Amino acid sequence: MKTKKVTFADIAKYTGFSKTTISRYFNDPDSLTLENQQKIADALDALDYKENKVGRILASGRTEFIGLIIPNLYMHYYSEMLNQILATYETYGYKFLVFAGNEKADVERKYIEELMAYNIEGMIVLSPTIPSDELASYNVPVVGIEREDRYISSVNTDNYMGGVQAASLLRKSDCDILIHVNGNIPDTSPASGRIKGFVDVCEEYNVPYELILTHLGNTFEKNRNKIEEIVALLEKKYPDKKKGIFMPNDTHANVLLNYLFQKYGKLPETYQIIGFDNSPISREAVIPTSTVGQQISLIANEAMKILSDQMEERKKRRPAPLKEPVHKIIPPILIRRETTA
Amino acid sequence: MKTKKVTFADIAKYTGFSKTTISRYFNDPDSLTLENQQKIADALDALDYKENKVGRILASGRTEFIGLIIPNLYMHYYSEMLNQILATYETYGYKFLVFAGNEKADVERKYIEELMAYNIEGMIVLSPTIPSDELASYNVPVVGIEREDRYISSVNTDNYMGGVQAASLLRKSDCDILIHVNGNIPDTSPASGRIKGFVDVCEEYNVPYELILTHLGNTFEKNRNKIEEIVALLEKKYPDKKKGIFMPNDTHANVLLNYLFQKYGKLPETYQIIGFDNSPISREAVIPTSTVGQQISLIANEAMKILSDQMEERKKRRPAPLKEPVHKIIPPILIRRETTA
DNA sequence: TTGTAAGCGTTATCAA
DNA sequence: TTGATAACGCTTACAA
Repeated sequence: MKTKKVTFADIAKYTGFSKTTISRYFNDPDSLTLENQQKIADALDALDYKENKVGRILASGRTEFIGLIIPNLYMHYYSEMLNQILATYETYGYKFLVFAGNEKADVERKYIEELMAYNIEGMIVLSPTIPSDELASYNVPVVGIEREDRYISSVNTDNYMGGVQAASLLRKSDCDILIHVNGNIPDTSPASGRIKGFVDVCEEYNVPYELILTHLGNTFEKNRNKIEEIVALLEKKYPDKKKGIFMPNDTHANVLLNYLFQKYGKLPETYQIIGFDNSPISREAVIPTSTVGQQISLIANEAMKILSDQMEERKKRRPAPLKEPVHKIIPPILIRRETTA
Repeated sequence: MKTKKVTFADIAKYTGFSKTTISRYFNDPDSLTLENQQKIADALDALDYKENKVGRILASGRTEFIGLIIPNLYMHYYSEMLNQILATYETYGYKFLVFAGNEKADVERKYIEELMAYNIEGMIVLSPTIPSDELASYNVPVVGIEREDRYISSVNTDNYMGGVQAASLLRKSDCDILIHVNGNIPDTSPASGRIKGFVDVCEEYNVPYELILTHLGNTFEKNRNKIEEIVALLEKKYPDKKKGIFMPNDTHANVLLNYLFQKYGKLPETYQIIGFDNSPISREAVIPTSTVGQQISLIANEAMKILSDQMEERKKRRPAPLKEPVHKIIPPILIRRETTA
């Protein structure tokens, strides 16, 4: 522990070369003779050299750091996305500085300031809190995922198609009335497309439908109560009709399913349920639940590809600054399981 | 974007002070006159200075980085722990470089090498893959959580007490036979204490018991099949007995519960179930499931406290190297819900 | 209370 | 193919 770290200077002294040559051994080995490469390699071994990237960063400006801003990790969707993003390390080699802001804008801002102080090369933002024009103003490549993205590049699921898929499946399951439960989503959020897709299908085929746009709450207990209310409402309004319900995500679909199961000991014939995301809970539920699946691995990889392109561009002599943000849309995949016919 | 970044040199020139004084403004402002503090503050504003920590790291050696090695984020336990660890940023200010190694030792090693190249100040390791003596050899403070910890500091749940709590609850629920399902856990893993606690209670009170120690598989489908087998076995062996089953975690408890619910439309009187962790799934299950709860937030905070102490110690002039690793044990909290009497 | 000057460990530029 | 020298942005003795 007391032994000072070995530096290029030490290796230079040991081998008789200059520091420059040692640096070249790492960055452009072919510019050295094979013989000298070997000499240096031996010296590294003998001295037990460990690289120090801080010096490199200072001299070159390349940190290979990406900042990652996530709302939270309670929702399985986010942890799965994080998992997939972290996994790109093996392809791209970028390291991730991860932060969960829990929707507090000022905390997120403070953290982003810190990230900038470490010279991160790019940012991936899942959190909806900070508007995209502000994110863009940091002058670092940014990719947003499933959030407002007017002034930044982004990768999103084709939410409109998701709404269409869900409504179509419920319609074909011979439902008398289609219901879509969702939050009060702003028009700027990609998720709002889901509502539109759902409505368009219902209107095209003249299927009766109802939108229940209300915040379901942030805890299980609140979700549960809200969903009880909704079921009570629906059973009063449409007592003998076959109800097809499109829930905003698999977690909420599961709460609904479990509630019905407890009430009736099974999923009654008069209910069909479809969720969103294809989270593990949808497979592991008491009845495997149909869902509109997001291709999380694909989304993560596309986000890294876009970000990586933009980061590479900046390293060039005369970087051509991006004129327009890039927006990539990933189709959802309908997963039919046992809660729809 | 073309504008070069503002440095201490620029501020020094602008204000007429030296770089040293500027540095002092940030690190020890009280050593300047109030008047001069104000002058510099104004200059920072006027020039729109953004701090650059890379220079600071190079000069001082303090990165404020902690490396975090996680097995995966599929398991809710890990994402919840990650969430709590990230949240300590607001208390301690350390930034986290996160890596999910998916149990591949060589990939994990490669990543740790990289972390060391960035001069991380400490490491938190949840992953069981790399033995603690190897982790200790990196000469950086390390805290392990729920993993083998002979040569490193650690924070663990009191697994023995967890086993005792589970067995006691099942016993008091008038079960005729107690069953504990778990993997083939090495003795060095803290989780092995659970088995011991369970067995000790059964023997003390002369309650018949059975251990089913077998790997349940890594996918839902495999879990499900294995658990079907186990149920078949138990119903053959103990047809009319009241069976109290202690599952290795809440996910598996939920698979069991759902299987029984599908088979019988309810949880039969002859079954009692208790899980481990207190993951969200235990509350959100078709029947809220009893569980031995891990105090994840507390564990995360204790881990950071131990790590932070050791990191601070190293910054001192003559650091007193830690003689013995510190091991902190956190009691579990028994959560009684509806799957036990 | 403030300044001078020497680092920290690399990479970049120019010259040989 | 190699080397000398100057950055990179900040901290830290030591001196004033």
